[in-house]
Amino acid sequence: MGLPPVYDGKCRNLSEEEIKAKLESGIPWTIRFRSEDKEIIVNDIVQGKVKFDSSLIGDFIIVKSDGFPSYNFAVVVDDHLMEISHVIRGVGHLSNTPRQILIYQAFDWEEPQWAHVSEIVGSDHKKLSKRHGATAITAFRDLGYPPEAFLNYMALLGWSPPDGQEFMSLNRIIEQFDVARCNKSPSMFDVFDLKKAEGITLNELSPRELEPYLYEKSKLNWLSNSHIRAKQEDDYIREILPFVKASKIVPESECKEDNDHLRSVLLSLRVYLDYYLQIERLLPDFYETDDSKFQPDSSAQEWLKKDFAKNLIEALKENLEKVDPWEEASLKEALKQAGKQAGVKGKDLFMTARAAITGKTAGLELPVFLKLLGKERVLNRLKTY
RNA sequence: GUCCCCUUCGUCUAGUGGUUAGGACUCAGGAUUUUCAUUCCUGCAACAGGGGUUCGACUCCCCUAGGGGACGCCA
Repeated sequence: MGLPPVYDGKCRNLSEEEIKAKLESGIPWTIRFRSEDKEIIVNDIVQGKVKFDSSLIGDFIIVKSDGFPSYNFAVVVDDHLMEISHVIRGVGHLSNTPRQILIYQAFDWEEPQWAHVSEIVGSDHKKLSKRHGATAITAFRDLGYPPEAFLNYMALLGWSPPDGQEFMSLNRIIEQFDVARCNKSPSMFDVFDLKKAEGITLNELSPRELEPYLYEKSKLNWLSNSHIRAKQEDDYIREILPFVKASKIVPESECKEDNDHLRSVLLSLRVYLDYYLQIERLLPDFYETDDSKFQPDSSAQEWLKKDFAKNLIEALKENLEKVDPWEEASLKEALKQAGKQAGVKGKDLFMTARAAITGKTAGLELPVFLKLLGKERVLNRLKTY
């Protein structure tokens, strides 16, 4: 009634004889901590000084009827024996702390430094639930977020570095981190579009099924893209290769770190990647080998319908055929030549050529794409018109 | 019910009595890229509400509302 449930002290003051009698009668027993009424102050690095009234805690159990120590008793003994200096945990544990302090005091042991950090909530401001947010971090690994990118994002939830820099290497985070700069307020893990996921339990989805519900423009993606682009080339290749293999788009035999052609393709594409699994959507442009089935998409068709398209395509065939070192510079030159010949220039030239050869209206710089696709396949595609 | 904690742009946050309340992501617009992306520039956008204290409150105190957590022989 108006008070939290507290042990009523029924057996607090039993005499030796009474205790003996009860033990002999075989009824189950526990050991409780006898707590005096006093104010307990948790001196917390994050939360500040938080006061508790021990009368609201009462005599709590430290040894259970099965003979095992209760959690609060066990952690204190364990942490003390292991000489733990800092106890850092979620703020949910704050209210356990006074009990633990009572035990430290009873043993006359030195308390560790306490730090209770805020917890993370889902997009609905409720704590991470089954429905969303509680998704295993392995799902993010399997999607191909570089670990340091995910860590970077998580580090920024409830904490910020003194210099305000957000994109940080793992070493930088370690250098800058200080629990004292952690927030008390809960922060939101905001990478899923819950509107899209209406009625879906994200937690039960496989990484691939999860993908459509990720915000494309989340801060996580932005950070991840930055990390991917900042990598050493070799690291990038090594990390993405398993995803390339798994896609089965590139022949197994070509999935080698020292395959120059594959390397060039992957390096050109990396600016587009927020996570490695996305490479699956980009790879077919270069490895879908059957050019006879080549079909420009609808937006590309628009360009191909223009009256100058036919002439231009003929001119392209002619000029690209002659390109000898199949390099970006000479390809660009040939494109211009073809344009001059067909009397087409600027956007009309490049977009139509792009539509004809790539089948799309967006993508890599045209000369780069042509170089990577290779002479034979470019000409093959042009022959389909 | 009782106790504890939280509340700054949509999101992550800076901020510790005097700031045009700053940054980042998103979004909008522009520049560059003869495409998309990138990059760069500009812009939109916040102190939950109400009382105090003070010459002066986002900052300190109280109340309300909302949110979270804890009140086990679970960890």
